[in-house]
Amino acid sequence: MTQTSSCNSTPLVSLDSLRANCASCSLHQLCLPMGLDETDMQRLDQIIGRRRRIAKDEILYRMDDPFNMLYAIRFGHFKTYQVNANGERQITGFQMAGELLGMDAISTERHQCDAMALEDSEVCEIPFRQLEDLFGHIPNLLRHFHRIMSQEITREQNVMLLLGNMRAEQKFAAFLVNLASRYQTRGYSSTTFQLRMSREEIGNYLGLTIESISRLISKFKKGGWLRVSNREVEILAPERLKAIAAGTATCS
Amino acid sequence: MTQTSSCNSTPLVSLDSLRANCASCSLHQLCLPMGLDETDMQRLDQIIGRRRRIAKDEILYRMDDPFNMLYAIRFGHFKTYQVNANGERQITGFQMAGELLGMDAISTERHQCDAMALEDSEVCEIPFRQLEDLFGHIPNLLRHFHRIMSQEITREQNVMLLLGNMRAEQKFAAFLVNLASRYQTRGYSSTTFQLRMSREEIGNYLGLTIESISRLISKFKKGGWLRVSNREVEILAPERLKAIAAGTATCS
DNA sequence: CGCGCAATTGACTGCCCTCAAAAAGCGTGG
DNA sequence: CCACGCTTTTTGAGGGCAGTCAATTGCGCG
Repeated sequence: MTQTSSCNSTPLVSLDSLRANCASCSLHQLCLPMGLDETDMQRLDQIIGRRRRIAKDEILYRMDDPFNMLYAIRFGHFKTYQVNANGERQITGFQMAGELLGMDAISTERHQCDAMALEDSEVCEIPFRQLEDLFGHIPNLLRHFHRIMSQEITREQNVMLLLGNMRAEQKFAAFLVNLASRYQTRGYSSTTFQLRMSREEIGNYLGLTIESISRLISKFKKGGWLRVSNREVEILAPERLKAIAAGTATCS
Repeated sequence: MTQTSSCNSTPLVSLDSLRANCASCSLHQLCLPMGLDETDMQRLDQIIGRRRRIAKDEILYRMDDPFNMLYAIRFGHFKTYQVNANGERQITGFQMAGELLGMDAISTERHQCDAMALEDSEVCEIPFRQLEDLFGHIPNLLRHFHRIMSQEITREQNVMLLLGNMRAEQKFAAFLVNLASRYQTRGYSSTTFQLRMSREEIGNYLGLTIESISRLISKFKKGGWLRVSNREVEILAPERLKAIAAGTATCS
């Protein structure tokens, strides 16, 4: 919290360390600079404003906030959610390191949802105007940006499939399988990980109640597919979970 | 069907009329060329391959098809749907004139869903490779393309809200209100229009059964908010429907 | 007119929600 | 260390919304 320097005291950290440096970031194979050579990566670094820490439960941006930045998650987890006329919320996604936040705001120049940190997190601020200027000079960057937006469209289509078509146990299995695969991509265990979100948040995301989630966990435990203690999860039968998620098997 | 000319016979129509011409298209204020000046629009015209007719129930592209083109709908309606491991379908959207199809394929270079014409329709083929080349020369085109992709992300988030959070009557009201507003944008009546999709397709899209849709129509009719005869719809109480969609009123 | 398909309506079922209470974590302070 | 209060999670009982199944009606078309 005291890492920023005031005007007349010795800086506790160098200013450079607050600036982004894609080349040295462990996520550059996953994040926006994917596939760029060293010089292009440096040009991208030059426009990336600063790293910003977001404490647990803090809000990165709110619906209707004017849009200036995209945010690349360096570490930590976020949730994005929409709020309807009644103040009810629907979580539209959980985001983790290497993923980009804010793309839904490009169209209207205002954010279309809230983004909240699920734990203490850090993001790189990417000024979108300057990023657009770079697109003209780095075709590879533009191409990868399109892939990222397209991927987000596909991700949301999969959630629509989940919400519209699946029964409760299938939804929950699909949720776990999805998390597992994303942790694997990031070099973490795909069978043992911590849930960063509460039961309530899982339920909201999946269109279920907290009680249903709790009952599903108990059912999966009894079935022997899963071990859960608080937010610590161990997947004991990944293939079985995948089959349940695909709808080719049930719990019974 | 016989509009294309063979090599040694007199063309039935000129080749030019098969080529796109954004400037003379009534949708250019809505579609990809939005905001371009005349010269830029001509450059866009030059890369747009041809217009292609798609008959009712015909498939424009299938999941896993290699991606080469985006498609701009000139007239007609489409549905896009995903197919899961069991062959069950989830309709992810209904698209109409001026909207762009195929953006979900950019990421993997393969289409992620099927697109089927709901009626006899026509699309402009937009070769994506060549469109990318144009982006470097027409910044306004690139900027608008990003707005379109972002809009698609927002649209899907709204469907997630609908599928995850709403009760049946709210879903159906939201569906009607959405259609009405899109027809209004296109200069058609927002209160009287034809449903291009069957009850079954509406139900699939909304995560409901065909019987539920039928009951909802009856309920809305009895309430006096709606007049329906086959696929002909007249919205009698738009404000009431909006209130139901927003969740600030119910049918009872 | 008769056929086939789509839509409507009714009766019943079941999945998941709601309500309620108990149990388990977790931080705070004695 | 335990007691305490607060929040989160678990578990149970019961109800309701939407699904399932089945029969009927309506519509387009040869």
